[in-house]
Amino acid sequence: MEPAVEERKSDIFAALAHPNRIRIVEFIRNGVKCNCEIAPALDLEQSNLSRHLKMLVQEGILCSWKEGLRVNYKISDPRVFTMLDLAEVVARTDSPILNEERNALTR
Amino acid sequence: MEPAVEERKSDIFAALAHPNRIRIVEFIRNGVKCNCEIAPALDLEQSNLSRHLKMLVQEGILCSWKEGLRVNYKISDPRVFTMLDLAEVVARTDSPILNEERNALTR
DNA sequence: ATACTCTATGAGTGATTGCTCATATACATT
DNA sequence: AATGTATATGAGCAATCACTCATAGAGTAT
Repeated sequence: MEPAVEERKSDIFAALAHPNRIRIVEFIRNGVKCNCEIAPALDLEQSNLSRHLKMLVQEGILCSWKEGLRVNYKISDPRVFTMLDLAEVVARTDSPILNEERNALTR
Repeated sequence: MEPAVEERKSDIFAALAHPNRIRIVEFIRNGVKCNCEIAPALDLEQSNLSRHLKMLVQEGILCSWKEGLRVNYKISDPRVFTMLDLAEVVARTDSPILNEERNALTR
């Protein structure tokens, strides 16, 4: 595997490595949303949201298109949801305590 | 969903949001490895690797146990591999150009 | 053209990250 | 006890990140 692949992969993870970007993606989960709907719903400052959205688009998590003044966003690949769901499961099941128990079993 | 959940999820992604940590996890994919095996294989400085491993353990991606002088590591949840594989697919399929094509279709 | 609305971006800030060197700690061997 | 080996951590540094304020740009409506 050439070095560039790990970077592309880590960039995908980096795009999702912020609670507000997780919230944004979850909010768009059920349909197309525009910037001006997301900001009040998630209580995010306009320019801040704009930059988060830009990052998500650049990494291919979201895709966007203009519609008059608005910019609409939708998820570009539903497999992102699988990643989110897996992260939740992994986050739930793994804790230092469980970790030690697991180690005790495999030692 | 309480706010803490998004943070736990984004922390999982943050743990994988670095090319060297991707390489570490991929390297351990096929079995238990210790610090002193990983460092030369991936050409990582000892203290740097130690910190990366610590982060991966803290987030529950890896679990670790001592064996004499060595510290062994293994993947604590195989679903992490699914996340890695999905990230690769998403990284492959999504590009600004494809993005525009997709937008054109859904507009 | 003017005013209005929505989004993007430059500039500045404080916080965090990734790295390295040096040193400390933990365990093993003699 | 003294030496050697593997890992962890403190300190310091440059780079990046997340955020905010102010402003620019793009489109709409009058």
